Amino acid sequence: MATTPVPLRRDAQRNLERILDAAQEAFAADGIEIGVDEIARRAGVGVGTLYRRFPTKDALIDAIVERRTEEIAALAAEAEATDEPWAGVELLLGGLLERHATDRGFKALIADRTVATGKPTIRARLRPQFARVITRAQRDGSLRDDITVEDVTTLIWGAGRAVEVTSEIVPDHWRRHLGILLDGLRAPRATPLPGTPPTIAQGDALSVAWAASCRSGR
Amino acid sequence: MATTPVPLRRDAQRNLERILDAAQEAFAADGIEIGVDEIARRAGVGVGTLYRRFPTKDALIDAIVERRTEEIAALAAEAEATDEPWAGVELLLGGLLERHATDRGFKALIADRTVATGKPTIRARLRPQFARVITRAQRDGSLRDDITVEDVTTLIWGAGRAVEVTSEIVPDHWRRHLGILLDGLRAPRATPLPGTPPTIAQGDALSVAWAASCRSGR
DNA sequence: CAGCAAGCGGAGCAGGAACTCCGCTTCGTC
DNA sequence: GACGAAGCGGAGTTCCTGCTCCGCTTGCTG
Repeated sequence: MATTPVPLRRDAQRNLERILDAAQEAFAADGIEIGVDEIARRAGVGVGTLYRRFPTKDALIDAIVERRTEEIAALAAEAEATDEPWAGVELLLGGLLERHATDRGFKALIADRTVATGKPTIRARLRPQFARVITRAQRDGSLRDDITVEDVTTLIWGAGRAVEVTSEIVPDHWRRHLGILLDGLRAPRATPLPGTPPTIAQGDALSVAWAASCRSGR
Repeated sequence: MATTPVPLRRDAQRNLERILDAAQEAFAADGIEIGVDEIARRAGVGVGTLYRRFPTKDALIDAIVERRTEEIAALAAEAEATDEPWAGVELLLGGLLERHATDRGFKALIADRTVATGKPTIRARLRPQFARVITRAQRDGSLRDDITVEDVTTLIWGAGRAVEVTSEIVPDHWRRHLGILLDGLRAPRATPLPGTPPTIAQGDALSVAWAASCRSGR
């Protein structure tokens, strides 16, 4: 059964939006470690109000993640639609790393919305799109074909973390980092990789573990 | 002038070693987030005793880092001495990532010993060695020559972070990650990189920033 | 416009982790 | 063996941050 069709009172609705806006800005500017009190202050609201809507800080983060997921989905859609399949790969990876470079909270935000659900729901939303970008470039022969989305995801996670730190000191360094990764991903150059890619189930588990490690990390 | 040539009492010396051993083990097994009380407990010592030797937790971490630096220096020396220069690159990067995969505290430990000194002292110790491994392979023509130690360091930082998380679920995944990185570093395959490598001064600053971000991360 | 449920806010609570303090113990010298 | 300095230990302090509680306020309905 659907829960509570009762709409929020107008002031409550306004405060809810203020909280979401303030949280999104605060996470981007100061990272996910920012305190709940500070978010409430910036929203012009008491912490009590915040906690009535979001029972935990994680729930608030989840809400922001959900909000921003569409932004990444749009990026992926754009990457699916490039003329050259390889350009799609560059666009997707570049777009993700650029966000890491300019948005301090992006790491934790992209991590996943696992807390509320216990399942990697964001991954479920985005993985098919990412997979299409990748397999398109593999069919085209531009992307090495011994890798899967899971391999690329791991690459991005790591690079994102490095980019997050370096971008404060050398803002454009991520472009070089990306360049090296892309060279490692190009097909004509591939040296056989050891082992096998993670399974999809392992990918789910990785996604959850990654999210956890990002969220505990202030 | 040299401070305090006064030697420690025998029991104090024994306790100091116990603390160092316990800390090293605890960091490796449980990560740097482990509490000071727990380290003291495992060392069979009171927290007071620990704090007499190490005025802050960071000082203790620094001491462990210093201890382990030689281990990495040895790895780098081995990498300088391989027959094939490229094998040295593989050995160095592989050795670093493998440690990330098996030692939960390695990230923070390798980060640097910046807190006590305020300067990237570990970097000062290891950078020349790393640079020799790299330039040797570049002269040889096996490693792309448009990169510097700073570029490689960033790559390792990011990969290390990813490896740390994935290795709990897919223990060998780091080998694939490394394989892709190595393909990105091979000379014959290089696509020109944008921008210029970080300067040495920027590299110092990056090292300090990276250390800080690793240490605040529990 | 009256009544009240829904909403508000922020002082305070809880718990976790780094660090301090000080009475007691032990080592090593004379 | 005795004495004092060095060392010990762990209960307690502090600080930080997520979260709760409850008396007051406000928007909505009849």
